[in-house]
Amino acid sequence: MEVDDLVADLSQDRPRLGRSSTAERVADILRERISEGFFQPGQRLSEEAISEALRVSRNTLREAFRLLGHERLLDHQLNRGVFVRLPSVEDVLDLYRVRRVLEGSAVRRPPSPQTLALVKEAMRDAERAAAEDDWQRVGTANIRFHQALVSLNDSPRIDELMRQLLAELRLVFHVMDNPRAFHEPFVERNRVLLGLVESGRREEAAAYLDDYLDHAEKLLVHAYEPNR
Amino acid sequence: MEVDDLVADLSQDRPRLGRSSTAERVADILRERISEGFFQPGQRLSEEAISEALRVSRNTLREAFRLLGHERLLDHQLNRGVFVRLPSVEDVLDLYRVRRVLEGSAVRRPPSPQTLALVKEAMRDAERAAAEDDWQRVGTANIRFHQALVSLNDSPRIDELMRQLLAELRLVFHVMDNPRAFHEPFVERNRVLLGLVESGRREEAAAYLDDYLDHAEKLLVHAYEPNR
DNA sequence: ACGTAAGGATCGTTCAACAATTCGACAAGA
DNA sequence: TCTTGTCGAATTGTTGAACGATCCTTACGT
Repeated sequence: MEVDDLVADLSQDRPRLGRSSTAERVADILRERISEGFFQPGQRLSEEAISEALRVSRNTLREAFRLLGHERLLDHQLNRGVFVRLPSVEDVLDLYRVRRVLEGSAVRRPPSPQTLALVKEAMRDAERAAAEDDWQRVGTANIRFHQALVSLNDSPRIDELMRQLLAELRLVFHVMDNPRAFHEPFVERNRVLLGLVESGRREEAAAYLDDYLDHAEKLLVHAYEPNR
Repeated sequence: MEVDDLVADLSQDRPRLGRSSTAERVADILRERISEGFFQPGQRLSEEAISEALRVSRNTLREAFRLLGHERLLDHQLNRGVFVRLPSVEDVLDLYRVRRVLEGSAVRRPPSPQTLALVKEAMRDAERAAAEDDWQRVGTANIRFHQALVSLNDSPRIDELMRQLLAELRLVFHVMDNPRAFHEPFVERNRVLLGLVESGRREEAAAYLDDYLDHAEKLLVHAYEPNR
């Protein structure tokens, strides 16, 4: 390898150089807390209390709030504060509309073996977790499954979109009383879907997926009552 | 109508109450300036200069920067400042990947007459502008055409995504020397595409669209040299 | 050509202050 | 009892100043 090629290769690591500002790290922390349900949907996040707890200034915290607001995890109401987003039923419907588009287009493409391996790994993890009755893990593995599935589109922007979308879906799960009943039936479906994709029967996979998502949406909407 | 019904109806106007903070209005101004090319891709936006010009504090301006950064219009580099985003060739490729997914799924659905009317109106506007040699207007009408086309998906989130995506594409146009040569051939194609959609030949429309986008992407990537 | 040092410019973050707004409580009136 | 007006506490919105950290340029020496 020539020197020029070596440095060209090195430039791939460029993004890893980007450190992060305090505001971004604060956003990371809050995102994680929201995602794990520590902050519940609808809850108000006090600027004073949180800035004090994290030992950052209100200004810095507000920058972090803006970031998460743009990701639809927080709801910023003028002069009233920021609240953990509480998705409406219409939000759920829209989320599934987008999923149908993204996942549908994903299974219609010729899959790359590497990303397909990720899909399969997520599926197996979900199965193992289900066998161990660990429904929390089943849920996250299931999310990984669909995230990997969408990454078959081979588009960074779509990956990012799906990430946000699933984070938003997590909010929905947190207001449901019984997430295990929701995740259980899909462990098996994931295997079937992956089988269809692997064997190249793309239209069948797409049809199966549509049915899959219809079913999930119906279950979710039925069980979902964001009114307290 | 009962009183209860009246107030229930009134609650539809709830969103109109939402005023906007200074940071959001600042973001609106900057977004517009970037979109119209007043701020050129790659240009650095000084916190001090802009906060002074708009008479807002640096803190408020930074909140606005965070918003636009999340929309990929600004590039925030730690300790170096914010720059108007200068999309790379890979960005262009990815933008078109997403467009293929969004627009492709749009034309495969049964179109609603109202949104279809919007598509047609944008197409006609582009044609009129082309007849008058107003290529600036052709560009914006063409964007409206595709925005309306995507809205056939009937999903607010997809609409929003497309909006951002097209704003990002505008950045690309601004670094090209000759946008008119780029927009010209697509005026006619828009009419053909709309014809296919209207007559319900969805798969043909999808195929035509794929070819359309392939062509546009090739033209763009060929003419696009983000190196100064 | 390379390493180092110094300086200025700009960003990152904090802090304190004040204006604007919301919200609940409570009293006045029908 | 129900409605409406008003007050005050609490919180957010925004500002301006301050200081350390980082980057960039220039100059100097090897």
